[in-house]
Amino acid sequence: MNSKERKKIEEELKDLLREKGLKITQQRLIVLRVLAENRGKHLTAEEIYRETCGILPGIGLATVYRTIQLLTQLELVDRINLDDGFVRYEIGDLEEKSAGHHRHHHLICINCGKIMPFEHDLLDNLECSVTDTTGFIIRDHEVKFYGYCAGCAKKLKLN
Amino acid sequence: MNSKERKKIEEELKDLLREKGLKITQQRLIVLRVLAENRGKHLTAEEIYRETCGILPGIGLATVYRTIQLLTQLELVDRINLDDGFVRYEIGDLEEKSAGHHRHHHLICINCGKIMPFEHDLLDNLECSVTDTTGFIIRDHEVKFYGYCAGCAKKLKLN
DNA sequence: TTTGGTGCAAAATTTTTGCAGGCTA
DNA sequence: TAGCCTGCAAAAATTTTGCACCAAA
Repeated sequence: MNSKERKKIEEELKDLLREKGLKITQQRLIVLRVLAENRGKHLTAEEIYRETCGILPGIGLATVYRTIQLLTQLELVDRINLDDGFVRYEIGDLEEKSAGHHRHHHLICINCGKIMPFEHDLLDNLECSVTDTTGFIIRDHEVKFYGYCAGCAKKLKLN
Repeated sequence: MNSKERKKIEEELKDLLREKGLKITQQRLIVLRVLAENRGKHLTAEEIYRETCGILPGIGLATVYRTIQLLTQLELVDRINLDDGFVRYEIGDLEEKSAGHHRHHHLICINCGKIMPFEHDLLDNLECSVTDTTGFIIRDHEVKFYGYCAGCAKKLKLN
């Protein structure tokens, strides 16, 4: 994420905080910045904490937890669970959001652990079809595919 | 799940245990039975423990955890994470498995909390398309749709 | 009899909460 | 200044592990 995008999401956070009568604090800006600088890395709470410590030594782990929770509620950050025992967090995409899409999806390599995002139009069809057959109105989704990434598939001669 | 199906999955477990030189114990059969009797209920470890206590008082929580882990490894049980802070477990479907499908998907109502399973062919198309474009070879998947079930949608006049 | 399994309790992990003091608006 | 926010430490909650005893094969 470049500095212009970072600035934009920072303004977004400030606006949201003001709107709700909450305070703009160093800690909140720093946690957001760490997530912005690590887009696509899927950090755990502990990892976010370690990063923020480098910027603001003395910040408390509890504050990090509280801030992550807040950012998730404000829909600036997505919570991801890769079933490896850790809850992970990733900054949302403003473009994606304004285009009406919700969170993107993940390909998780069960050999090397690499996590790749992907977007797909076919999912829209799937959603329509689900609503048609069940009457269920979809607001958000989470899709995870577990398997072998192209590199590992080649190495393991799976194709 | 009827008694014939329960018997079948119990035999499946016994075969798998023998195959691996593991022992067939009361505890293992009981945990499997509890999961079989609560198909579609998505029980937490604690809930499974409470149920097993009714059948075999004195069973240890640690044993329940160890057994769930074993059953998951044997692919008789699926682990589900609904992001509500609990890891849940559900018995797998032998038919589904032998038909080459992997675990099914969940519609989660964000109003009443109801969880509905669904199967869909469109997902196969999606998988093929993902593999074609990225080279990622899919072995398993997990799909969750969050939204409003038909009942809640009606009540809330969302449609 | 041998080996793996169980129950218990303690430990390890991750996350939340209470509270006194500090900072934002 | 008023009230929200923070850091710290303790507590909670969930899951794992060590160990002595027990049970299946």
